[in-house]
Amino acid sequence: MTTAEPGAPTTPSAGRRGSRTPPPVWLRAEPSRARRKPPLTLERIVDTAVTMLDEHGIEGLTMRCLAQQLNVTATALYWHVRTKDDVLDLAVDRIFGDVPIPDVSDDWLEDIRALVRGWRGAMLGHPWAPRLVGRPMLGPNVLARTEFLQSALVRGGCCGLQLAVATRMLANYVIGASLTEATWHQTADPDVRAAARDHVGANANAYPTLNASGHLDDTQWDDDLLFEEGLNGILMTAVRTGMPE
Amino acid sequence: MTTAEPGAPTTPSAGRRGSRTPPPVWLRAEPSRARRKPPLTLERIVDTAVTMLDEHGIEGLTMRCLAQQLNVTATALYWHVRTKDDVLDLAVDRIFGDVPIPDVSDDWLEDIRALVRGWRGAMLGHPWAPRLVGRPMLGPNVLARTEFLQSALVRGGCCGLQLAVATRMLANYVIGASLTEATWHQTADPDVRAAARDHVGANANAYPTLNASGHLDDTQWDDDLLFEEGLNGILMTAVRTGMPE
DNA sequence: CAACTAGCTTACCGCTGTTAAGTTGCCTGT
DNA sequence: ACAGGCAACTTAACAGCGGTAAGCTAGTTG
Repeated sequence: MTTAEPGAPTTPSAGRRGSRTPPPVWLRAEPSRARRKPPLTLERIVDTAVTMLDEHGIEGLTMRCLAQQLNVTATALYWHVRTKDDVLDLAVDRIFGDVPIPDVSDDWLEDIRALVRGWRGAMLGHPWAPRLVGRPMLGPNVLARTEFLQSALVRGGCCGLQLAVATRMLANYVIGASLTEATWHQTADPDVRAAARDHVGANANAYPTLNASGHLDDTQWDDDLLFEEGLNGILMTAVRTGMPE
Repeated sequence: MTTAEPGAPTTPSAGRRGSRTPPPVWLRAEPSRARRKPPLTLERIVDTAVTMLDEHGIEGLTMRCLAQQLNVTATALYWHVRTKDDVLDLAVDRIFGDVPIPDVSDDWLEDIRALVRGWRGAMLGHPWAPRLVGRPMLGPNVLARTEFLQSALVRGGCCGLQLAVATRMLANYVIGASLTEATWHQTADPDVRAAARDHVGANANAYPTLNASGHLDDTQWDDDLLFEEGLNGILMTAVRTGMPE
């Protein structure tokens, strides 16, 4: 799959004009320019990068593999992109575009819940993404979601310090949750998980509470439930301090 | 600084025994074995790694530089460590050892505050650390802090679902806060920050709330204050749902 | 004194991100 | 109609990376 694709001519100069069996003109979609393979664009690069990140993880993405997937040499990418980090930044913002921005409703709390759920869902759907949050997230999709979140808080009556606090609480909570959950899920090897549980179990005297609560036990509580409960707690804080209504 | 160190002989066989000005025997600490350069140990490797990470950031740490700092070839490290990731994991757990575990007091809320403050402080003191949270954190130092945190919650009356929720809320919050703050601080270039503000300011119609609230304005609110307020909010949730006392 | 081995070194591998210098083909001005 | 220019890509190459295999060496042990 990733090896040489026979359909792509490695010597593009051959067979261009002197092609045998010239197809009737009306069968070619466009006569002069656009019948060639789809041109390399930033969008296509980022799309392919996201796909490859989904399939092979964060260290499975190299500029050469990415280029090969696009039937292009690696250096061609650098015409559209300055560094690999640019690709990663664009990929992160791209998947944020999949986070649905709810329609503004009367229930600002539910609006926030919907957005934050989608946020977490996008991150868990692309488990490589949370690890890339450690770079400035200033893409338009990220900013648009943050804008919606904060505007919903304003609708709820938050302002000033309370608004800043609530915004950060929500963002930090969803980022932390996505990161930890994705990390744990990415540890796909059940042996590693079992070893972790066993290690804590073996040192039960050092970690009595963790043991009793089953902190590393996946089957104990549902992640979605825990996230939702925590989200409710944060939102109640926002309600109380923001607008006592 | 990173280039050849003149004091370190590159040919260790020369000048070992045939040293001029032989020091009096009683000045050498130990006669036979340990007078050699301190042996390479896991502890020394991790210590040096943390120092280099602090100085040169996460991509400034390479196995070769790390080895050179220890007056050793790169491959020597692989006798003590399996991969570079091992070094990073150990480095993260190492700095968690600097997070002070408070003495158990009557005020479990204040105990949690103290631990979480120290947690965040350690992360911000080593801004490379939050980005490495995206690996399973199962080191003894990390587990010990988590144990203390959860045991404090139990002392506060949390149990069952509430305990799991509160634990995750706290962990997620401090992880998210550390990550975002470290990210922003690491964007040391004030031009980049200014550009970010300007970009949001220029698209004021797209991001009206972010603009009005000064979400990207560092001078607007103190990070410590925002963190503390958010922490109080989370703890109040824990108090309400855990033990209504 | 010979054998063994922990602990390090030398040599090397394939791969990485990235730059510099061509090359090709379409578009435009005249 | 044709020269020139430029966008978009290729070929070639570089230094450096993490990691492996094999060789050496000094200290310990039988």
